[in-house]
Amino acid sequence: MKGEFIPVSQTIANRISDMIFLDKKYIPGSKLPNEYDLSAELGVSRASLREAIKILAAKGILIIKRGSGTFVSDSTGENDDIYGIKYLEDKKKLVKHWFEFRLILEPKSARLAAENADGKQVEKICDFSEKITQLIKSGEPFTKEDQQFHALIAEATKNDVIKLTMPSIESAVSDAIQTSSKVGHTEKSNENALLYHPAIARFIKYRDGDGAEMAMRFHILRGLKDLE
Amino acid sequence: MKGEFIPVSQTIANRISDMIFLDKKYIPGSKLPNEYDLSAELGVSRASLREAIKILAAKGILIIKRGSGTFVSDSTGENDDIYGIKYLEDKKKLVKHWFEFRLILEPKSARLAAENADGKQVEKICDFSEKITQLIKSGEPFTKEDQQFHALIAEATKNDVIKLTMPSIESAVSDAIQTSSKVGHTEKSNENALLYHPAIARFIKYRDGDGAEMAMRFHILRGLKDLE
DNA sequence: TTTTAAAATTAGTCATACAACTTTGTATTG
DNA sequence: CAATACAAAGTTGTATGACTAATTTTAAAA
Repeated sequence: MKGEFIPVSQTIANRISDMIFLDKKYIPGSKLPNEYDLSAELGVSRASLREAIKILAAKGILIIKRGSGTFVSDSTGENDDIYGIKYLEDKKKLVKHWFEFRLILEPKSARLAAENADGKQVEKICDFSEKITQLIKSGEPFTKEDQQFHALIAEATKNDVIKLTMPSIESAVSDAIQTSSKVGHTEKSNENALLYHPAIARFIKYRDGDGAEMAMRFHILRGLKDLE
Repeated sequence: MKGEFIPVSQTIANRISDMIFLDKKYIPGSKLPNEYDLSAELGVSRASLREAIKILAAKGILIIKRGSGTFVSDSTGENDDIYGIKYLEDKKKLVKHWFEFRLILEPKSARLAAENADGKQVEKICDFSEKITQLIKSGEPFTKEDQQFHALIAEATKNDVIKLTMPSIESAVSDAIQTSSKVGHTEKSNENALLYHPAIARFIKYRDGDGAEMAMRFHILRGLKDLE
């Protein structure tokens, strides 16, 4: 029987996680004590504490701002790599795989959103759809807002796993697209958004699960097609 | 214009990632140089290198073994937490959400596996199905093998995203189940595996996508039902 | 050949010092 | 009074050195 060894850095990472998610001692957006104080409080060296913080930052739980402090993430997950996925060689294949993945996940998410979204969430989704339309009409970039649109739908599913994973999926897809094709596919992307975002938003608004699933499916299929 | 600051730890983490995934200087399973040598080679302090290693370990790219060395992961992802999902309060709800997520992803994965698996993969899947059957009949635990069974199917989809994410999904589900219910649900779990694993394996073997999707769907639905 | 013990290898931890950046407060200037 | 410039405090970043503890390897002993 081998007694499992757990490094202090990992132990401390777990304790900080517990303080955040269980004890709610630190809430999203709030600032942790500085490294000197926190390491003293936890009874470990600053080096070990820093390793723990790096672990949690890598997981998207903490955000480190040099010179000002370390903060609990608002979980607007910016993580665009897990398991080294983004390093896969064949970028074109990678984009295809990401779209295949989204094609499985997002239409069902749209359906769940149509079934479960509350009033505020419906409103936000519609707002963002319009906001993106405005941005496109004035010729501005809307990648960020597009990601948020999909993230809002994920949140409206009321499924925590979907809600928490979707942002980094969208982020990873964006990254994969950018690294795979130097060419901007803006025009086609504009059409796609203008056509399907309002439709998706409407279906969700009117609680039409079938419609939302279908619209999202077409939206993603179109996105995939436009990449060729 | 704010010049973005990137810590050495992050820079080094990226460089090591590149050495692994781009240069293929270190392949899965191989051992990195020890911390003293590697830090010297990269021209940074050992402390900074260690932080970089912790980042990559947290992402599942490296595996640290005290006293023996640091290794490139075989990507049999053992990660059972991303974004602090496992810390969500309502464990029962969390398990439900994980199953909802699997119910979206895995039936389609089974279909893709049936369509894309090569001969070796089919063989492995069938082998594992039998292996699990044997384990159950001799009353031994099979959690690990169950996870591998699902991971093998994910691999057979030939979709890198599914392949790389599935192991930690299975791992997270296991963890969520364990923390939510103290009671062992072994008997029901045994029946479920004995009934559906061979069916899924057969459908994949005979390239029946519809059958594989359906069998997997029932398998997961049954798993969800057995938890109540 | 097997067992045992010592040595080498390697990651883990701590303590300290200083550097670089951000924020805040204060004084100077127009 | 407002705006700017500068100084000070607060905070994370980096480097170094020393020591601890787990593991593997080697060599000696049985």
